[in-house]
Amino acid sequence: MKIATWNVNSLRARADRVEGWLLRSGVDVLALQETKCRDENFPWELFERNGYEVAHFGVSQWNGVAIASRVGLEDVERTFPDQPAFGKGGIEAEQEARAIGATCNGVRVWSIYVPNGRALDDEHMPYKLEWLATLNKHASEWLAQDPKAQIALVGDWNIAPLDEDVWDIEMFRTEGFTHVSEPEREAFRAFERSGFTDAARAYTPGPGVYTYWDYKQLRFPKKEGMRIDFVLASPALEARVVGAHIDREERKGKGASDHAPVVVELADGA
DNA sequence: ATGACGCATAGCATGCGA
Repeated sequence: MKIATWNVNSLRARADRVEGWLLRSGVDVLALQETKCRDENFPWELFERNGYEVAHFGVSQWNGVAIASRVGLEDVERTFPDQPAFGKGGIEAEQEARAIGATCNGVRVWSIYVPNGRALDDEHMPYKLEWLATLNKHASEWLAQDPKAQIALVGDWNIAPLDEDVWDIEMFRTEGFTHVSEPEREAFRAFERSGFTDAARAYTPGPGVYTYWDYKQLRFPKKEGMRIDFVLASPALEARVVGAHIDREERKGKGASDHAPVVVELADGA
């Protein structure tokens, strides 16, 4: 069984590429982020005509997450419990479409799009950290209730956990960029302390291994990227991991997303 | 070559991304 995660940066703009990759890659479960559409505009038939069930959560042109599966799609949940909402300057907080969960062949999959902190001193940064802390609280509770639970927290985490996960850590530090700050990295490590493992890391060792390259400034051809998309696996799921890769071919050419898909292969099991 | 940002909107400028 293969599980993949991919921030597509608009599903409608990339429908042909996503369909082609879905067929070529042979993944059983595909978690998507940044569909950038509401349910009314979602290309349901793209998945259905290829044998995938699909669940989507999208409320505007921003964010949007989905899970497609050809091995079952049950108990769909939109937003995790107590998911923080972003409210600004007295405006009522809005619940954003950043998390959808479903059970696929015994694996509880969460497709997540972690908020962008924007800047270290921006009010989106505490929102990002609170969002992560709340998800981790629940994830650790799910494992406490069932230590054998097969849980995959997959998506665009908007954090580069290690120095080698960005092309120039000195520049990031000097400029005070987000994604590499200590509070963000600490929020990521908290998931590891809860028992979750970056399932792809061992099969895709760095340095210089990335999942995202900015459209600007020739970042892709210059191999200047960031590793920010992850499959975090619970212990029982991690025990089934037999391979992983980042499909950087999909970043090439006209009409590519700025993120590449991350694929994790699981042994039959349990 | 992979090549100098791209996507959304009831749009023609602006917000967002990381």
